[in-house]
Amino acid sequence: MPKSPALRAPPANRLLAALPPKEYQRLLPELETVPMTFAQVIHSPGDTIRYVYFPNDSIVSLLAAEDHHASLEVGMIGNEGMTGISVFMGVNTSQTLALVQGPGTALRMTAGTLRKESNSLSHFHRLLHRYSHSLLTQMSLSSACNRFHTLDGRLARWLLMSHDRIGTDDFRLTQEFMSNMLGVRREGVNKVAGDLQRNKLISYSRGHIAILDRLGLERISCTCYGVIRAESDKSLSKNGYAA
Amino acid sequence: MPKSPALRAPPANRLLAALPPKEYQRLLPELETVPMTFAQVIHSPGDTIRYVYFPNDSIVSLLAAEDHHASLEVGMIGNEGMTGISVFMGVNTSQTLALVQGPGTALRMTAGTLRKESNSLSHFHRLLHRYSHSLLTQMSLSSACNRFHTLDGRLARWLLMSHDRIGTDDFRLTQEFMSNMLGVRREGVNKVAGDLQRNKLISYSRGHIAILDRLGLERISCTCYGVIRAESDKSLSKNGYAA
DNA sequence: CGGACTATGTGTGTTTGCGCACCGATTAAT
DNA sequence: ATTAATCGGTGCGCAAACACACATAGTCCG
Repeated sequence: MPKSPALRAPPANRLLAALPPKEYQRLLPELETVPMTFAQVIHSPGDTIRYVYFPNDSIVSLLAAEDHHASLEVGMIGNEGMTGISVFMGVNTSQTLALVQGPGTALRMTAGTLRKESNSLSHFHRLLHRYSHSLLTQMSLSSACNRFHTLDGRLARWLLMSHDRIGTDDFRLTQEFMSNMLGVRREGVNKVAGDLQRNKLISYSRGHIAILDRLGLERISCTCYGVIRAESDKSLSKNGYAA
Repeated sequence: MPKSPALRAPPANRLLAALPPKEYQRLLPELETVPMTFAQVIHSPGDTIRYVYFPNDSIVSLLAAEDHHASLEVGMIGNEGMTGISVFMGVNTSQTLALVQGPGTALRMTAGTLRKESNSLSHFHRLLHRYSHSLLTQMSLSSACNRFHTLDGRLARWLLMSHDRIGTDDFRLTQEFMSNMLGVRREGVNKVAGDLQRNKLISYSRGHIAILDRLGLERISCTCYGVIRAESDKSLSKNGYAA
């Protein structure tokens, strides 16, 4: 664990400072210093991102916001990083809420300028960018999901995501394994899996599980499932994220 | 919410299938079909990643593994994606455990081949790649942290991360705000913040907080803090991740 | 066929954090 | 200066998930 003290009065964004002088000079005309005020919203879920910010002494928190006042920080961005990495990934929207947690200043650049950086890349490269974005989205959403949602909804979501990917209605799976995935005890999985089986949504026995009623699972699954899947599907289509 | 049924017997990785024929042909010679067996470890935290996998009908789970048998899935990868996105980000290691959750087949490529894709990129582009990796790492670690660690450790971690970025020992911050970040109730924050104050690690009053004993905070903070910070610091140095 | 192993089902008490309700104290606004 | 809003502190009952302990039933293998 690093015991070094926090930097005193960090003068500038370290990400930009890590660039060779030539590249920094190239970007400089595109950068504008702006104040960051406490609780300022940088972008909301679904918004088109107009600017990306490179904090100096300010801090931006990425939040996964739930419906009812419940929120969870999924990322903290200070002078070591930037907001709007999605834009770099070729996607002008984000599922997270970015707001200023610590006031100060930042350098900002228009989203369009940043996107130009990715011109002349191969299709493969751009595809992987979009996939990275969908993975980031999956991580941030499921992070909040694990925090706020009850086990039955989470198990349903997990089964649906597996079902989407495995391509068959029955597959090998123990309660023990699921408990490791969901970060809970086997006994907890036993209880809710039993409920699902009693309601004829799934059936299982000794390490073998079958999806009986997909729509029923979708009904009790949290809404995270739909969002994650939509984001994933979009990342595969070249124009899914057309700006 | 998409009500579409799962694809039946998905023939091949959809990420690769989304490529224009020309690019797919270019990559084809580098791809090798391999079987994926249940519980097979694709890579462990800290390992050098040798291959990246594009699952066909198999599924790979990304796990944040805690010390004592506790683990949590932070990402699920099927035919819509690939393992080892870190390699694409210019980093040959990962903090996550990737293991086969659903058996089947996958196409694989050596890490070296994938890294060649990022040759001839600007420093800026490569720097943003590394930062993306560090953000992914931050998200996956804090996801598990929020699941397994107690509130006092998490609050200490969060204060340290803020302290690192804000550059001063005291800053504006209410318990209400912290509760939103940590995804708990204000009353919960009140309790542990009170403990920290009684132990002279911090002091606060009406929306103003001061870090009194940074080392003390590091002591009670979870180990996540050190890992996240190390990863973040490495992403800034060009050679931090030298292959 | 019989024993070992694995997967599942269940119970009891405990902890953590939630929901709500309320109070006092300080700051900010008119 | 009085009022209103904000911030912090606290108590109580409840629900979810924990840790541990144990019971039962398929499955595998000699």
